[in-house]
Amino acid sequence: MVVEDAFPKFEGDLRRGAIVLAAMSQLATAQYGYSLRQRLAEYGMEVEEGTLYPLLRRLENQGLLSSEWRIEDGPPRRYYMLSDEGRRLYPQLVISWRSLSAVMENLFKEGHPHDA
Amino acid sequence: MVVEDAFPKFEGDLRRGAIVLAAMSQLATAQYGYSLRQRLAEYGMEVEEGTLYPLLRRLENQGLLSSEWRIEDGPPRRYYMLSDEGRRLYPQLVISWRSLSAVMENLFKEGHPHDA
DNA sequence: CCTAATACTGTGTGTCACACAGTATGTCTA
DNA sequence: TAGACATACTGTGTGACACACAGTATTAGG
Repeated sequence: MVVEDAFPKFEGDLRRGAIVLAAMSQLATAQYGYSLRQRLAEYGMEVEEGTLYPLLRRLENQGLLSSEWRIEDGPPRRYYMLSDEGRRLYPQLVISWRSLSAVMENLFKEGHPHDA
Repeated sequence: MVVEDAFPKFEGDLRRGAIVLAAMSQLATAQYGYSLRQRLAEYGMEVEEGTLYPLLRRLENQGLLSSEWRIEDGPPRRYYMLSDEGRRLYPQLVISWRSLSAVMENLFKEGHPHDA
């Protein structure tokens, strides 16, 4: 089964795990879903609505975000931001991410090991 | 629903997308599953057997790897390596990975607007 | 022999990104 | 004032996949 162009699929998979961290990175200050989505897109991290909204609800369920409805001008919007737990976890995940990056770079380099 | 310690879960999710790329990075030369797993572990990328073996079969199905049984000393082993298609795709995925890394670093930086 | 390490196969489960669809409000403009 | 379009959120279904768990067979060492 030779896939016509597997690239988009694998590229998507790469981004997958990073989405949670990307969202958290912008939620030190409160954002609502739509604005967060636009913000991430500006940085080159495009996320579908059907991905981002459930993600935010999930993270709130897991205690990493808190949210509240706010009525300003325009429609009511649900604002999300990091909870205490989220603020605690976020820097650890950043460290994990960087550690993973370092591992990957080593793997790229060492496609053929020097041998001991 | 406050999760006791969500960290391992999220850390795992981060690694998830990278596993395919990690495996491919070491398959420029033929490896069998078990040796590949040990090799990745040495670099700090630990993958369960139940993850790696199906992954290799899947990548072969998708045309990115080819494999053959070899009988040497010891039990027969299935050796995997990048196919032509895999060799073509791999560098593109490395570029994608690095691009993603760059995006993430930007997000980390700009998450806490040190005030305008 | 007996154990442990090696090496692979197979099944089941839970999670999650995304597709797709739907609802409702706000804004612009002709 | 009506229509189109952007905004903003909710909900369901599906497919992919990492991992848990279990099983099989071979090999090496004491």
